[in-house]
Amino acid sequence: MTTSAVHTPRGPVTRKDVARYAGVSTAVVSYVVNGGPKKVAPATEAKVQEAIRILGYRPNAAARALKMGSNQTLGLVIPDSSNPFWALLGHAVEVAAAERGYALLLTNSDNNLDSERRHIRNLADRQVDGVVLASVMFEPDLLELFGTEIRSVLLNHASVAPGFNSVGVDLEAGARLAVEHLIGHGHTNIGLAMGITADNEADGREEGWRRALEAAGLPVGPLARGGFDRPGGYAAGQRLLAADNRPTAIFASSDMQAIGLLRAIREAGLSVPDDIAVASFDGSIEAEYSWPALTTVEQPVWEMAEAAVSALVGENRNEPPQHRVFPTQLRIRQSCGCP
Amino acid sequence: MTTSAVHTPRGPVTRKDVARYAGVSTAVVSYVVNGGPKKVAPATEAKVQEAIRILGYRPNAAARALKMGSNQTLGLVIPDSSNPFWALLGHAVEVAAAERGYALLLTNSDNNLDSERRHIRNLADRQVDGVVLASVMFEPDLLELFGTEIRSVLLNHASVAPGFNSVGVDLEAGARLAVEHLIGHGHTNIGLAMGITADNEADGREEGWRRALEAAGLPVGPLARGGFDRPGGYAAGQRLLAADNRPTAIFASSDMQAIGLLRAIREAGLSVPDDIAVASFDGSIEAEYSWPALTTVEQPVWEMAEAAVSALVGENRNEPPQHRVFPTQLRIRQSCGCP
DNA sequence: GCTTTTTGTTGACTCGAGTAGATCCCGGTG
DNA sequence: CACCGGGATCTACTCGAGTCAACAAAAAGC
Repeated sequence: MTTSAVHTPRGPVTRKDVARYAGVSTAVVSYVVNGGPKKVAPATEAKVQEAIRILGYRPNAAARALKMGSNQTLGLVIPDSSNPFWALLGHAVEVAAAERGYALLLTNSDNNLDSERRHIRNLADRQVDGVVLASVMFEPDLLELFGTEIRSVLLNHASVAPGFNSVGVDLEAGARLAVEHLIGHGHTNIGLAMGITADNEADGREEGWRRALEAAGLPVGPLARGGFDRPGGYAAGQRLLAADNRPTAIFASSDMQAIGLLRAIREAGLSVPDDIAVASFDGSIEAEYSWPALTTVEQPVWEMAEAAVSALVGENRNEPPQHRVFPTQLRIRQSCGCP
Repeated sequence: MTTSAVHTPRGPVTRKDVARYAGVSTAVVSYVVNGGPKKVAPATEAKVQEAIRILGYRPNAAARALKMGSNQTLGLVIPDSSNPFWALLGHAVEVAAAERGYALLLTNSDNNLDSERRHIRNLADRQVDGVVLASVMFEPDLLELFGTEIRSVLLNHASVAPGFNSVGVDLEAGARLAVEHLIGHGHTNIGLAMGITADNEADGREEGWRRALEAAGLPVGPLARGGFDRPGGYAAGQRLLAADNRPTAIFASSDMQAIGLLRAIREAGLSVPDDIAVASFDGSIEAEYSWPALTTVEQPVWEMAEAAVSALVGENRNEPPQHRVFPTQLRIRQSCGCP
C-alpha cells in the first residue's frame, strides 16, 4: 500500500472515483454530467470536468437504465435483414432512432412466427423503450405479448390493428397507380405476381390490381403467388408464363419479386418490356439498377421510419394509437415500356 | 383500499412481488429463475414458478446487467446496412449472436470516420460485451477508443491490425482467381474497377489483379477508382469505357460496383459478356439475379460472422488476438463469358 | 449586527437482481 | 436429552447512477 492520495483505479472508472479525485461528492458529479437538476459552481464544475477527462470516466449505461427505467434503446423486428427492402427500412429506422439518441436492437424473425414471438419477448425483457415490428403476418395475440407496458408500432403492415400504432402505405392506391400505368401502355391482359401473406386475407395490392382492371373494363388476368423475395418471384413468374392466357404485362407485389420475375422471363427467351412489361412495388435501389430498370411504386421509407420512431419516442407517445398511411409515388423507368 | 391479501401490482412486476406472492424471500426467487447457485426444495420451486406465471414476472435486464457487468449484447458497426453485402453480413452476425443468447446493436457509420468513432464510444458506454467493427478504413487510434476493457473484432478488414482480433478473406488470392479466369477466356486487356479505401494503401484485390496479369505475362490494364457501391461502379465504368485502350474484360472489387458497371456498359450500347466480360468480388445474392448473372468471388460470410462472434464471446475470448483468414471461392456464372 | 434568502454541497436512499453468510429447522447420533 | 450435520431459506450487502431533503456558507435585506 502506498500513501499516495490518488491513484488510477484498475477496473472501470465510476462516479465515485471521479468524486474522490475531484474532491467532491458523487452527487455533484451527477449534476455535472447531466447538467442538472441542481446547479454547480463554475469552479467546481471545472474541477469535475477535469477529473472526468483525466480518469476517462464514462457513465455506466446499465446503472442509468436501471434507475431511469429506460436504456434509450429501440427494438426492430424484421423478417430478413438481408432482403434489400427490409435492409433499407432497417437503415432508415436506425438513423431515425440515432437522431433521437436511441440505439437499435436488430432482430430477424425469418418469417417465422415463433421466432418473432421469442424476439419480442426478448426485447421486452431488455427493457427497450419501444419495438418497431415489421411482420408480414399478423397475430391477434400480439397484444398480450407486448402487454401494456411496452410501446410498439406496426410498420409496413397491411391491416390496421386496433390498439396498435401503425405506419404503412396505401397499398391499394399504389397498386392501382402501377396497373393503370400498364393499362396506359395498351395492355389488356395484366397478370399479378403476389406475395404470400400469412392471414391469406386479400392484400391491398391485390385489391388495387383488381380494381384498376375493373375500372378499365378489362378482365382479371392470371395470378400467381410466391414469396415476396427473389426466388418467390422467379417461381411465380414461371407459373405465369406457363399460363394458358399468358399476360403481356405483370405487376409484382415487391421489387425483389420483380427481379426474380425478370429472370424467369429472360430464361423463357422473352424480353422486357417488348414481350412482357413489368411494374412492381417498393421502390428499392435494386429496382433502379436492374435490367431493364424497374418501373416501381415507391414507398417513402425514410418518412415512414421517422413516423414509426417518433410514435415510439416522440412527445405524443402517450396519445391513443395512431395509424399513419403514407401515399406512394410511381417511379417510371423502362420495364413498363417507357423509353 | 380493499382488504384482499394480494393484488396485481400496477407497474412492472419485480422479484419482490413474486416473493411476496409466493410467500418466500427474494433470494429464493432468484435461485429459481437462475437455477442456482443454491438449491431450492421442489415444492417451493413450484410455488415460485406458479407465482411467476400468474404475475407475468420477467427479470429486469438492466438490473441484471448492472450486477453482472454484462448485458448479453454485442455491437455491430458497418458502413451502410442498406448495402446488400453489409446487410448480409449484418444478418449473419445477428444470427451468430442470437445463437449464443446475445442481442445485436446495429449502427451505421455511413463511411464516416467521425460517425464511426461516435458509434464505438456509444457502444462502449452501453457496456456491450464486444464490438464487431466492419470498416473500410482503419485508424490507429482505434486502440485507444476501445481501451482495454472492451473486446472487438475487425471484420472484413484488409490489414491485420496488431492488438486486434480480425476476421477476413484472402483478398489477393480471391482476386487472382477471378482475373485468372478472365485470362482463361482469352482476354489480354483486363481493367480494374477498384473501390476506395481510406488509407490509400493498395488493397489485396488490386494486388491480386496485378499479380495475375504479371504471372500471365500480360500488361496491366486500365484502372478506375470509385466507391464500393453501385454509383461508384457506374462512375468507374464510364471512365474505363472512355479509356484509350478500352479493356475487353473488367474485374470489379465488389458486386455492387459490378452492378453499377453493368449499367454503364449497357448505356454505352455494349453487351456483357460479348463486348466486355465482367467478374467481381463478394458473392452476394444480387450477383445471382443480375443480368447477366455475375461471376464472382464468394466470401464465406456466414462462417466469417461465426468466427467474429465466437472471438468475442467464445471460451477462447481471453487468448491473444487471433487473425483468421478465410479462403474464397470462384462462383462461375455468365458475366465472364461462360455459357 | 442580526435575520432572511440564496447558492452550493452533501449524505443517504432508490432502482432490481445476484449471492455470501447467517439462521432456522429437521432428523439422526452419542 | 443435548448435540450435530446438512438441507432450505432468509437477511443484508453489492453493483453504479439519479435525486431529494438537509445542511452549511455566503449574500442580501433591514
